[in-house]
Amino acid sequence: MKLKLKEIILNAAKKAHENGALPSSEFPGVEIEEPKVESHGDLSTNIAMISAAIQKLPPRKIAEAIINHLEDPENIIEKTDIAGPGFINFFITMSSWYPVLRKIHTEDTSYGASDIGKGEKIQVEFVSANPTGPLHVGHGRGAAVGDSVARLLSFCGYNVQKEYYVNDSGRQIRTLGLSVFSRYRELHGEDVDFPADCYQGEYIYGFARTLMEEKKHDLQDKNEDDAIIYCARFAAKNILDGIATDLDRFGISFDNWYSEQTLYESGKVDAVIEDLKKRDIIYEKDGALWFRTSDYGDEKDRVVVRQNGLKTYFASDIAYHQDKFDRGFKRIIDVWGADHHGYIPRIEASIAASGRKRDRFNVILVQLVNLLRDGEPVAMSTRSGEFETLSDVINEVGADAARFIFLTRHYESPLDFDLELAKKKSNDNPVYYVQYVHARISSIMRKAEQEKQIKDVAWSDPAVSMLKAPEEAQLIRALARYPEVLQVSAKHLEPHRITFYLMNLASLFHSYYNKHKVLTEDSLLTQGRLYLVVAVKKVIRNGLTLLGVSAPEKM
RNA sequence: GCGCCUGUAGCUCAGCUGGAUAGAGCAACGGACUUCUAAUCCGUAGGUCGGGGGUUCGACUCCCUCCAGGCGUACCA
Repeated sequence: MKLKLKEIILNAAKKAHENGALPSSEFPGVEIEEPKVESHGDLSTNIAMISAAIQKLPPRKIAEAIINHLEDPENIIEKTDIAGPGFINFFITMSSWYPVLRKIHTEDTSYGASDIGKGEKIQVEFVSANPTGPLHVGHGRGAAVGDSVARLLSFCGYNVQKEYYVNDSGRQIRTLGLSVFSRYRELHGEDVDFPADCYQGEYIYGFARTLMEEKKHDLQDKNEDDAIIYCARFAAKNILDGIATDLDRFGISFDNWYSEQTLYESGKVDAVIEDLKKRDIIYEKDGALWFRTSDYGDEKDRVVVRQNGLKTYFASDIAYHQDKFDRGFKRIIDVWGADHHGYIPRIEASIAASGRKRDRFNVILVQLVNLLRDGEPVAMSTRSGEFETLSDVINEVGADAARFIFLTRHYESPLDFDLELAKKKSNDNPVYYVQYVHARISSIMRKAEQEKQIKDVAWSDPAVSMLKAPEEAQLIRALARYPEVLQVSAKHLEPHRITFYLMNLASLFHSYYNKHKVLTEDSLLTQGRLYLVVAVKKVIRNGLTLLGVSAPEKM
């Protein structure tokens, strides 16, 4: 609709120029938008104001000239209006909105899909929590955002891979092994001084107990290093399995799990370092190897190999991101916790140093989640072991509510997650508000079948022409907007826009539902309204699917 | 100190990258169920968009500068 109107406007402007009403033939930056206020029409354009400087005419004069040259063969414009500083407002005829409904029914689950991605290979890496403890609520938010972004991009025509990076190497894994081994010895009655920097959580005992049953005293007899490594591998594998299970319950699956360890084993880390050394991007100082990140915008150079010969996390991350591009991804998106933001310039530097454009790398920084219970904060810390796991939250409030609430905020804004609120089955809780629309329409359809023997809906000109109420016009306009909402969301990587769109659509529907009956004595009207209402149902379902939330038939 | 994020109604937040009279939900107040699910709807009230400058036809949006809060600033990951 917007595109159609834009064409009509530009044609009119051109005509006006040819007839000498406008001096210039240039009309840059013309935009069509939906006015906020209904009295300003269905769509409006800024053309008159934007070109005032070029035309050297007052905006209102330009607007007049354009309106006088409008040609509308399809009869989509009901009336026009010049308002404010020079907006041209267009009122669109009701009948030209109707085809949107048919489009929704025809395209069904793919209504709103587009090919703006043009099949471009793109990777979204998210969660990537260290396998040292269960997922907590913060990971849950990252998971919800990452998964939704991936679904959205895929729907918009990108070829998306979802990846989980497993940090199964490095110090924290050793710490995990030491934690388990210490508890294991403790359980065997040894007098152990449990290290302060080890993981305190109760789950560590669980692994120690299992090992004690399986291995008896075997690990005590091994040399300590081997025992710790054994414990580390055992625990990490179990934790990772648990993470996968939690994610599965959360409706999230990954296309690929990428192990940090394999980066070392394949020699990719050494290869990258060697290469960068040759190019003098990595240099030696004080017995350590440094990356010239400051040459690429970072505030200082960063260590890649420490004095003691051990590589830093940054070292494997250089290789990891390099490898992503080598695997053919045109663009890579990392979803990180906001506390890692200081790390971005480093990775950007490494990408720039490899000669790639920085804009091929995007980071979505997800802000913290404050978990509350009845307004009181719940402490979260992996080390101390007092945390609310994602699994607990799913058990308590359900995956749908949790996912939806995670997506009711822009990810750059901190989120208060109140467990009690999330459980409430009332309008405090926006999930139900949206899902209720789907359930209500399903219910109408059941009723239609029972009482009127209507099993399905179908387009018919006379029936759809019965849709004349203002609320119906509003609903159809909202439905027509959906594809554009998705495209804007995809462009900005902001799934919360879908959430807000759905809440708005839900609100329009509930109002409509309360004011008008769908099933009436007038069979033509009934048929038309059913056609509309089922279109709403489909869009609600499509939107919820992109958020990873179910659309129930009954509530 | 420096860097990133945030500051919009009493509370929680949107605001389509510069558009018209700044929008929702909750809380408050007043209404609507013999009617397709009241997990809903209708109405009332609520604002110097953190402060101050600047850019222009036009600023919550862009620039500068202060103020407040969060996070980061490792040869940790």
